[in-house]
Amino acid sequence: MLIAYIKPIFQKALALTNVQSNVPLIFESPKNSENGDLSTNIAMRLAKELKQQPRSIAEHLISLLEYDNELISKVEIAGTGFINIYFTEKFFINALNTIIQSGDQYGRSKAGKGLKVNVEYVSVNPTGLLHLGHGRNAVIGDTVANLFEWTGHEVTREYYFNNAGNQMNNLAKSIYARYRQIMGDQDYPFPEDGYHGEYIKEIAQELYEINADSLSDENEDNLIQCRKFGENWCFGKIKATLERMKIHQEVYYNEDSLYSSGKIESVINDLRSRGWVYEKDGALWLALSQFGLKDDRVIVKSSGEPTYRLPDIAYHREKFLRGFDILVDVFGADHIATVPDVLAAIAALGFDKDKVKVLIHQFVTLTENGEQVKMSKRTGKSYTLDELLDEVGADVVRFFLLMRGISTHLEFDLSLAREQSDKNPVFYLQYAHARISSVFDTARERGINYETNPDISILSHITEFNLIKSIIQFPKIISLAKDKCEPMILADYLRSLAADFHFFYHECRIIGSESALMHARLQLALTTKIVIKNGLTILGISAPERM
RNA sequence: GCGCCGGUAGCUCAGUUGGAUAGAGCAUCAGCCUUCUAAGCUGAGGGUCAUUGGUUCGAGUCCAAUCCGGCGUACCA
Repeated sequence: MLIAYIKPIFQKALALTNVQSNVPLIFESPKNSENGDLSTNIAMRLAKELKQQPRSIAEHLISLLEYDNELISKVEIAGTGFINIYFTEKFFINALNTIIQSGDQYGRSKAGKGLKVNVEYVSVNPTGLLHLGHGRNAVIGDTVANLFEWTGHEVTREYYFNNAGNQMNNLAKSIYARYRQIMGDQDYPFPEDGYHGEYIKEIAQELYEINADSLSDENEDNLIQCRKFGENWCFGKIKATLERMKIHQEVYYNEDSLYSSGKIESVINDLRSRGWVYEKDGALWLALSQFGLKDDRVIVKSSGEPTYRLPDIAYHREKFLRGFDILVDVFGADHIATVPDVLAAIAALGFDKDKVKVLIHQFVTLTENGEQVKMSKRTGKSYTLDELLDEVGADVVRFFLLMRGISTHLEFDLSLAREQSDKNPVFYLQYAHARISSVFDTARERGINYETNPDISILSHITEFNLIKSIIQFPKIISLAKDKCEPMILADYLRSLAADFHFFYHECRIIGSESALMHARLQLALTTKIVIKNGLTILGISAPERM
């Protein structure tokens, strides 16, 4: 909002100097508020090109600025050549008034112009339960999808899965072995690379309760029964867990359909006709080295089966053909190897690979009292997401998984997450929201008629203006978080906004102040409440009225 | 070996296309509730930004090398 006002003024002044330069005009908010509301280093950056002193360039530039004295109080040179801009209280009051007009839609924009975005996340095959790492993937994908929605994109949330192939047979064999063991066949061998989790026993138990001994013959049909039952069981659990995390995906894309609909074949033909594949040792190779990659890779094995790369390529091609303008993939760090291959292949097929945004998040470790938690009694593997949700709830899980940057290793502190107190950062945000609600409850109890459009120009306290300055950043923060696909930016902002509110609340009485001032402050509180609520909604976290 | 991610306060992490005195939470210590929710607020201490060199008006940020940690590196998915 500040930049939108000041930038054209500087551009106009720069034009008057007749300086032709590629140096970008950048404004930033100084860390120290004594250095103004905005600052630009343009004079320093021009100094080299113009071979003049930064300060004299700055001086000249400032003399050419034409601005409204009612909105900007001063523009001055500081340090070695920064130009610092100070806005007036009136400017901020005007800005707040504009925000009030947009009501609870504040923060939404149409910047995306309805571009179609596909966000693919979770994408776990139905062979097991979700654990903490999947949770991070899920929450990042969901929040990024929300960010695209709030910035005016048309978003499809998609889950890509494979219920065919070896891993599913493996699941079937694992279930079957447990089933036989339940039947009393204690020594029935468990497959060597089977799924060892306790949940397999649960599945087998349920299967047994339904079918009793009727599946005892070790034949193809009975294995298929096990597979089907296991798939449904796992998918049911996965979806239920996602539901608890408030995650709803509208498209479940089955990898198998790529084969049955001939899309695998068609991508091979496409690559072949463009000359990017060749045969060697009985296998089909993709000539990735022609795209600057180190090695060529096999896409169809000599056995005739495709490697995992091929369906991945076909799937991405398919997403483009379905008409998406932007593809977002959310992967864990262990999937990184396939990314360059797929992107290169997509480019080879004539699509713009810059439209694919691959978000790779690092791993999550769970700690308790400073020690790593590895084992869980239930699964024998790692804490499941469900167990975590049981313990601390969806709001805490989501926030903890979002409050760190995607590319950094995340330590999930279970002791802190369990803490229902001031130590827990989630409650700090939610408390600010509840506190505002409570002010309005009190107002209602005392029969105060809240004015819908009070005169807010009466506001003058420093904490009031700090809060306003924070509030007007909101759209910029959303847009930044969306551009970088980094939910942490929003989580961080909300924390500092909540802090600004708490400072204000501490310093300024709302109810009990003189009437005009009280109404202005109520309006300020209400606007803050909307921002916190909208911000938490994007993060998928509830904004309680009472705590 | 090669590739990707990371190394910033005791701990967990921010640090906006290179900017002014490197920040937050937790932990530690000292304060603030007869008044709208103390899940709050105020203050203090705490740093070789892994190491070394380079680029420039200016480096936590860019470049190079080295060290440490994580994850990859199949005709497995």
